[in-house]
Amino acid sequence: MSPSRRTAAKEPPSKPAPARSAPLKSSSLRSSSLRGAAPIFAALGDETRLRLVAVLCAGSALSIAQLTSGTEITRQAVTKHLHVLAQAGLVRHVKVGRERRWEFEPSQVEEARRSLDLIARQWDSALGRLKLAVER
Amino acid sequence: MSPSRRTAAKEPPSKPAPARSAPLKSSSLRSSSLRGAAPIFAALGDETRLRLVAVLCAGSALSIAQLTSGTEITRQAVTKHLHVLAQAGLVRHVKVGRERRWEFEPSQVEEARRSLDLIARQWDSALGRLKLAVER
DNA sequence: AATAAATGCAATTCTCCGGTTGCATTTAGC
DNA sequence: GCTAAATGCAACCGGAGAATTGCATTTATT
Repeated sequence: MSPSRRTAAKEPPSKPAPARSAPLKSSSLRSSSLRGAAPIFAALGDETRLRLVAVLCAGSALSIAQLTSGTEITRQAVTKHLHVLAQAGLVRHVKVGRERRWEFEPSQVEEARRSLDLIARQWDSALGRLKLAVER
Repeated sequence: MSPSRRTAAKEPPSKPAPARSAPLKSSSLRSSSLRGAAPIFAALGDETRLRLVAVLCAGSALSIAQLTSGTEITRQAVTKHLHVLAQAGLVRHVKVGRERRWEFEPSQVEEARRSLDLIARQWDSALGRLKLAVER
């Protein structure tokens, strides 16, 4: 039960796909990269988390207490945000004594960067084709 | 009433800022760019919306009906996602007769790209300083 | 003018998320 | 060993967000 909230029915109960021009299949973007980039963007899409990333990518690995001091939110809130970032692969933690130092992990940011580059290139290429078609 | 949910109290009711080392102020990132990038990332942080952007950045301006055909979700869901993207400045719409064509708007993607570049550069510079400090 | 297509608008539902509070647990320092 | 710091864990709460359903509205088309 509970149809997973993202697997839903189409518009009217019966409508055999208008298929007007439907340029939505195989656009060379959803196939290559961009798959799996949404979680990274979602993790970066919060003000507090973006600040945490900004602080951590400055180099030093910091404890939760250090990261909490300077913000207005609770230590547990910071902890949760760090876990979200870790889930997305943007940060990592190392135990050092009784504290846990969190450090930046650059690989997923690179992944997100590639995705945006792909979108930008796709757009530029579309512009180029348009310009070419107009000139003829 | 309702303390705005982001203006909250610190950890214990009274704790005059431990100020252990606190390297969180003025990290040269939160000041320059990266301010206001979170909403863009949040808009891109949804699978469906990212697909919409991927489709639209291929060039052609498409109607809601066109964008809906090919997905599993309802037309109204697509409409809402488009509005979210428009709110973030990632897409735009033009009325053309009785339909409304949605087209990609590249400026905010560039903004997001600059933010990620900033993070990556900050990280590289931190690595460089570390390497230098180790070599001495 | 009538019809059907394309969309807009409003209400509703349900889950997830950001945040807090309270207490338990590990661990450094004396 | 005892104390206090740093963290972990679990429950809870309010609101935002993703999606649906139903109906109204605009606008080509015939």
